[in-house]
Amino acid sequence: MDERKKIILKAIVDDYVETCEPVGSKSLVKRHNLKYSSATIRNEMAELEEMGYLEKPHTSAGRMPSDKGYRAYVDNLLSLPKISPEEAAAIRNYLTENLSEAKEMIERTAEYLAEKTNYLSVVLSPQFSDTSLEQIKIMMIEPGRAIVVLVLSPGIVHDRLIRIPALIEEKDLNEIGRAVERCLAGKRLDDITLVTISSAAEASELPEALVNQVLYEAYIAIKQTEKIEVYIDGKYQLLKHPEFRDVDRASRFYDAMQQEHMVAGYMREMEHEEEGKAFAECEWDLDCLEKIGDEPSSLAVQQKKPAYMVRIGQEIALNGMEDMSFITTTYRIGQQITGQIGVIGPKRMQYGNIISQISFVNRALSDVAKDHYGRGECPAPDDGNRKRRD
Amino acid sequence: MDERKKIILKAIVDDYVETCEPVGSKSLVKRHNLKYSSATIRNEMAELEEMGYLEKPHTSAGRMPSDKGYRAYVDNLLSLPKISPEEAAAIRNYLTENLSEAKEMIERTAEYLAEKTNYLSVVLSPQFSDTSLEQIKIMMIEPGRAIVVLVLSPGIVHDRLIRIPALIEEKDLNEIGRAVERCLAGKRLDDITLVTISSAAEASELPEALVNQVLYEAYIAIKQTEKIEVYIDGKYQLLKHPEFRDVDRASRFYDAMQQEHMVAGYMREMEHEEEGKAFAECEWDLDCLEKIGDEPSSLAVQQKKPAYMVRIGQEIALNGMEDMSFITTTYRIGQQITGQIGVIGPKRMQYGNIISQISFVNRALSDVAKDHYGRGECPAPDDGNRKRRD
DNA sequence: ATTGGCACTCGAGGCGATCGAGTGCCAATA
DNA sequence: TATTGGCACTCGATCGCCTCGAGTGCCAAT
Repeated sequence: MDERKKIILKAIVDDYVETCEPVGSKSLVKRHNLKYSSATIRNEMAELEEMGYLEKPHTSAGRMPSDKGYRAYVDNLLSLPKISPEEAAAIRNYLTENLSEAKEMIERTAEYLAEKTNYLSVVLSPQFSDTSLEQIKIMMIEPGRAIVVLVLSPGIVHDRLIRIPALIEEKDLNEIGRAVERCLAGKRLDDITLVTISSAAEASELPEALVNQVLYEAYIAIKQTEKIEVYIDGKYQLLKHPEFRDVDRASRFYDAMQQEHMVAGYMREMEHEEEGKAFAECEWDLDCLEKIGDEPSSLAVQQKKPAYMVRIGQEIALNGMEDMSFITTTYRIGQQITGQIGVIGPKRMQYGNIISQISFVNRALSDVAKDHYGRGECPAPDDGNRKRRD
Repeated sequence: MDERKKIILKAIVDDYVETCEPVGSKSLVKRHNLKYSSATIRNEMAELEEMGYLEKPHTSAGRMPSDKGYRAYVDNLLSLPKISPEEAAAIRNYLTENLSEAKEMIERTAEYLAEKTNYLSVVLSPQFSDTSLEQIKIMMIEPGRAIVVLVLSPGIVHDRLIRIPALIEEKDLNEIGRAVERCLAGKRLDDITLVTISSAAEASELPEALVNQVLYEAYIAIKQTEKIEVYIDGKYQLLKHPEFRDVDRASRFYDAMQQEHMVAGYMREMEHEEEGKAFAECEWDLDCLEKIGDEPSSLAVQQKKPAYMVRIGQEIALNGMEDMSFITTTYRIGQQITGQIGVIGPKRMQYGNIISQISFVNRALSDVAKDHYGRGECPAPDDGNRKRRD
């Protein structure tokens, strides 16, 4: 594909993305001050169509990009706008201000992206299955109730309230707790099963049934930690885009989105997708991100190759998403723990913009998450005049 | 309003709710086998229109109910379908099966209602501000981290991870914890302020700054407990209703819904709305609910007068909701703790159906919530083959 | 008080003409 | 040989016009 074709393709995609209307040769020349006549452009467009990059809704209409056209655009023709320092500061602030739970950070990531992009955002909570258990404590609250606290390897703490048989006394519970810790400490969460944990039962002199009840609850607490949560925001914003003028189409898409676990599963798969596929897995454009942060990010250095993935139209292996594009990226907490961030929008999407946004949000979240999930700094005491959200 | 007018009004509302099209005199006679001619009906309809119960989109069209018409229908003409025993069992099951957190119960309530009604559901988590604090414990996890556990008066447990200065040792922390408990135990959550809690600082010999940090975190944990969460489900289902063919209208409504705190605030206000207003605040139709549950609900006896409220169209004091109807009801955990359940749909709503559903869901949640929030029974150990949701 | 009948209204839907932005192709041109 | 101007053609969108039918209001007859 020669240079001129590239320019024309880019121009067409840009225009189409903006207007959502098939673009014709004449208007293209005018809008972009091309130094060729519309006839020339017409010839080129005809060739581009033959090559599969463009399509026409009907004979006498302008051209619009095909999936392949978008793909070429995303792979080769994209320019990524830079994120301004103000924006960079704004998002960090947004993610952490008055933060009360680590989870909430994920939720806010989704919120921020949805608002910023005007598309739909999906953020998955981090996957802890690969992480190993440093400590597990079971602490009595009152007869019949206790709390299980897990500390995962990079200092991530999870806890869960459990019910226990009311007969169990504090010292017995502590005994059980120690036994559980002995038998689980250092194990990967994923490797812990009901069988593993039940070997802790021997330690106690209590009736086995009682002990098992506690072990079972502890087990659930552990499995709960592995559960991936899905945060979706901006669903209905899509309605504002012209491709959703057709309510039925919107409705079909929403039905597909309803199956959050499918979407989540798909996103996780994308993470493990091998490189070198025909999908855009581009190296982070350091140029676009380097000078933005306040200070150089240690994480950005660690993760040599933060990547985003773009799936366009038919490439998305989810029913009901054939008309959409899906951009995903993987954030990291420390080295091993990962989670996904995604944006879904119509194929006619502002790819450059969204990729910049999602990439930067990724970095911000990765930076900030470690502090809030793991053994980060103590938050400033902040003399009490924080606003409470309710 | 004489009997015949009532019958006609009811028939019109029923038809209009079903078809979403203005109903004419002739088709009304046919569909309902009325024993009057269409001319008579026409006269009656003209009078009903003059009285304000009906309106016409244009001169030669059929009639549709006005807000006032719906109001009369809801207040006087409604018949509440009974909930079948199967359904009753199904919902209890849905709410509690494999339940892992109390919160999730609220979420599921929203899910269930949305799915069942095909409208939008809003459920607020219970409001604990009125409740008093039985216990508060601060327990060390590792240097720099601790957990705050609150027990509220009917045995409701909340907890929150906090960061503490890494210098503080376990025994000092315990000391502080005891001091906090002494100074807060028995107080209403609402009455606890930063000032109240800071009086616990004297007890310790540690530097005041360190202690204050802990107290502040404990304070946040308490305030966190009071935070009301809003669960909304079925948002996009509304798109399937013909009144939302117009995407802009849908979009406007969704913009309004985006302000969840407004909606939540409005729902809470409705709870405190005095009786005797012009709004439907009807006594629970015991007839419709009595024979359904498996066993008589102790709560149903306690709460003499579970009520639902219906706001129609302009009655809703929220921007962008002028075309909707909003049905709310208050669930209870024990005597004092309350939360809200609501359904929002087009004015052309299946009032009878929805009111039955929401009322029953209310009862189911009230019944079940106490066990899961408070000192309920231990859940069955359930031999480990529960399905895990992820 | 009820009814049949009649003139009238108005939105929906089908038809045809017009308009305009687009295309493909070809012969002329630099 | 690549580019361009010109021309005939296509097709969706829009507008006006007509008809159809389900509705109404009103009046005189029962």
